[in-house]
Amino acid sequence: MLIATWNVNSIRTRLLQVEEFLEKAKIDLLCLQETKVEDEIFPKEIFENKGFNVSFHGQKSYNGVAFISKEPLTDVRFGLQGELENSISDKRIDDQKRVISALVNGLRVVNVYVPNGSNLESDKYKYKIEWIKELKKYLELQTLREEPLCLLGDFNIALEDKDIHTPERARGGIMASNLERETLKNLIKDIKLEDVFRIFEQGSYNWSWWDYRHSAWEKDKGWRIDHIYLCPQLIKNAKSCVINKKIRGNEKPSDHAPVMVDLNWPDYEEEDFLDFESEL
DNA sequence: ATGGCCATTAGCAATGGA
Repeated sequence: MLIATWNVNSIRTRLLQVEEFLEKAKIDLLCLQETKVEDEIFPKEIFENKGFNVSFHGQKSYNGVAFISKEPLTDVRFGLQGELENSISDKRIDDQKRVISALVNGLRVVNVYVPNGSNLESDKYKYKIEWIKELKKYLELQTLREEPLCLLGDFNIALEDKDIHTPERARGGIMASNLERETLKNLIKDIKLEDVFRIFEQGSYNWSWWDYRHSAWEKDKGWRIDHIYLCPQLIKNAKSCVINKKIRGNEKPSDHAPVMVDLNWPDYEEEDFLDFESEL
């Protein structure tokens, strides 16, 4: 099963690129961020007419997340409120449409668009930190259901210096400050998740986002801020995880490239099968 | 170069993104 996450920076502007990506990369489940469109006018027919199932949680101009899936999407949950059932500390935190979750092939996929935070002095930065803490509470409730968990999306945080083209300039600033790094790392540790990209690739110069400005793409000056996290059970079944850098070179590209993980799923008994074979 | 790009908006200037 091939799962991809992609911040498209407007689904309507990127519509043809999304269609082409789905087809050429043979994606089973595409998780989108920054769709920037209200639910009433989400272009769902384009995908449904090709046999895909579509779920979305959007708003005008900003934010917005969506699933496009070959397999049915069930038990779809919208926003942090969808899991917290009124336990959310401040309901305004959910005004921005940044979370959608669904069961696909028995897999729980939580698709998030973490706030950017603007700068360290901004109220938006406080919101970013609080939002990640609420996401952790949400995931703590989610894990009670004992579904195999995949958390993915645009996290707007580079976890390590090697995830930034020029760390000595960026360190301490937005997307690279200690507080936001530690807040996200704390979530990952406590929910027992793992950054699957780093299972396969340890090196720097693996970016998922390149600024539109300063010819960042041409100079290959990017950041790795789009992540796929898996629970231990799914980590065992990961076959590969790659960033589809080519997509960033499209005409009129999004500033993000898709990240893709290939899972032995739902055929996850392969390990047992290999054990059986070795006994022969 | 902490300005230089891109997307959106009852829209031609302002705001947000990262």
